[in-house]
Amino acid sequence: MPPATPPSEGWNSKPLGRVAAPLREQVGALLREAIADLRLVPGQRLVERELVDQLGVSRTTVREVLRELTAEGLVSVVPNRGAVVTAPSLEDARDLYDVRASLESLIVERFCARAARSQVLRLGAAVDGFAESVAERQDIRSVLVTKDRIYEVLVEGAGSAALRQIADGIQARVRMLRATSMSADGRADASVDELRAIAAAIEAKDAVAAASLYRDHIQAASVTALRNLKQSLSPDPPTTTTTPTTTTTPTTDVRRTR
Amino acid sequence: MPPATPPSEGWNSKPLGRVAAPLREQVGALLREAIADLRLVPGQRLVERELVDQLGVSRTTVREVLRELTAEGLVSVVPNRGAVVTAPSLEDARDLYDVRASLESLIVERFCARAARSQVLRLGAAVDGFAESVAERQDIRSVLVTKDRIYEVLVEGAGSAALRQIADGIQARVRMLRATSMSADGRADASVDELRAIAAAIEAKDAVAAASLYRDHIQAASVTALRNLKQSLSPDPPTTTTTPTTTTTPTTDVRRTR
DNA sequence: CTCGTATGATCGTCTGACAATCGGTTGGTG
DNA sequence: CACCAACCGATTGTCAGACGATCATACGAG
Repeated sequence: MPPATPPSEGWNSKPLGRVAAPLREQVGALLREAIADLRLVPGQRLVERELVDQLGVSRTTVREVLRELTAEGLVSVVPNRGAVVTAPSLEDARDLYDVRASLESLIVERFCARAARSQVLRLGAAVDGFAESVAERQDIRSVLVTKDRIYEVLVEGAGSAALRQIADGIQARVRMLRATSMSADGRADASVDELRAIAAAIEAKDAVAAASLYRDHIQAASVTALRNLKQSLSPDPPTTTTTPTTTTTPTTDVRRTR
Repeated sequence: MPPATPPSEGWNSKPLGRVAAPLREQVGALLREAIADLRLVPGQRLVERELVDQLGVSRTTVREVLRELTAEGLVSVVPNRGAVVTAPSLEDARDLYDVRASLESLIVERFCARAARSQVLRLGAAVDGFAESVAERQDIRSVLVTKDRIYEVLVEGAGSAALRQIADGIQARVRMLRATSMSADGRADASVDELRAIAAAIEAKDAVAAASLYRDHIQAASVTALRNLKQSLSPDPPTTTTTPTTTTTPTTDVRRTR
């Protein structure tokens, strides 16, 4: 696996205005986001001191956030060595997808059982939005955003705080893998068809079918994601890590004005 | 729901020798355990200062542990008000059990597929041990310990770090509910039969049947647990909270000798 | 060339401090 | 006597600085 020490700067860019919310939540959100879309690559070390400098918060805060992320499985800590962005092994990735399949198909069931009419409509709209962004061949990131929207609507309609919290955790961990999966040839188009079928099943109030289809959907995503992941793990020479350029840090300061 | 402020002391008793491990892990383990077996009751406030005094560690450490527990869903924080032991609503509990059913039946499948012969044997032994402790009408706590042993063997045999981490999280959250479920009349005996059947299915390498049986098993546990929980939530007069006696703090000092 | 040690980078933990905020208490007022 | 407002205490959120422990690595001795 890649120790990946080089890209330790340049991932931080968003100004992020001073909100009146617990500072550590902002920091947490920032890091989660950065990990999700690979501005912080798996295996990269997260040195407390550097984070302190780059984020403009105290070590106390950084460390607390790091604990949260650790519990969420987004970062792993080597005792006395510090935190690194979790680099899921092939097996881990497989398990993650399996868990996600179980969990989210459960969410789909709940959605069928509890979602209001308006939410079903919103689901349809979300699927359309996804189909559109795929059809337009937009860049991967924005495609993923529309995909997230679908997930969002589903979780919303399932109407369960506990379920949401757990599913969000898994989702966060899978997100970094998704980027590779969705960019595979034809996968996005296939996704659209599958999601259309799922939406139809939900529309027809067929919870069992919907859940089953959803499971298959994730299974399919899993296959291509794992294929890509395997590919990007074995050959070391063709560097798969992104942004090795050591740009100067923008020094985004999250601290609110006092 | 019970604000439950009274029992803020007297839950800490274990001497817990000075191990050479990250302090916060010891503290974390201690608190998790205390929450699991209701020495810290749901709804109870966890005031930083008090924890500092009772555990003999600095606020830094306490706060970091609190963040971990929060991410694990064992405690909830009200901004500016502090942490309280999470008191799952009825819906939360139901969801938790559903998730657990999905997740652990997945673990059972994995166990069937990957467990070594020796692990299957260990599973049988664990089930026997559970049956025995139930037959002997031992107190609930030790019954739960043998039950945990079964879970432990299953997770072990499934051989997946990622799966384990996620399942452990759910398990921890359900643990506090389990105590009420297992103490219900006849539930323990029924459990034994169900687990025997599951073990048999696993022995026969019938992954599908085993997973399905396990799902049913948890479903059954869920039903009685929820029934009891509902009962203990609605009637406020018969105080269900444990140890309202404000005993003097034993002041267990976790700090290692320096 | 190998091995033990010096050195540096980081983490783990502690202490003390201070502002911000929430909840309840107190005291004034109609 | 009821009600509202200002006040005060308890607690959290965040920061700064310090120091020992530990691991990795570079370096010099043998």
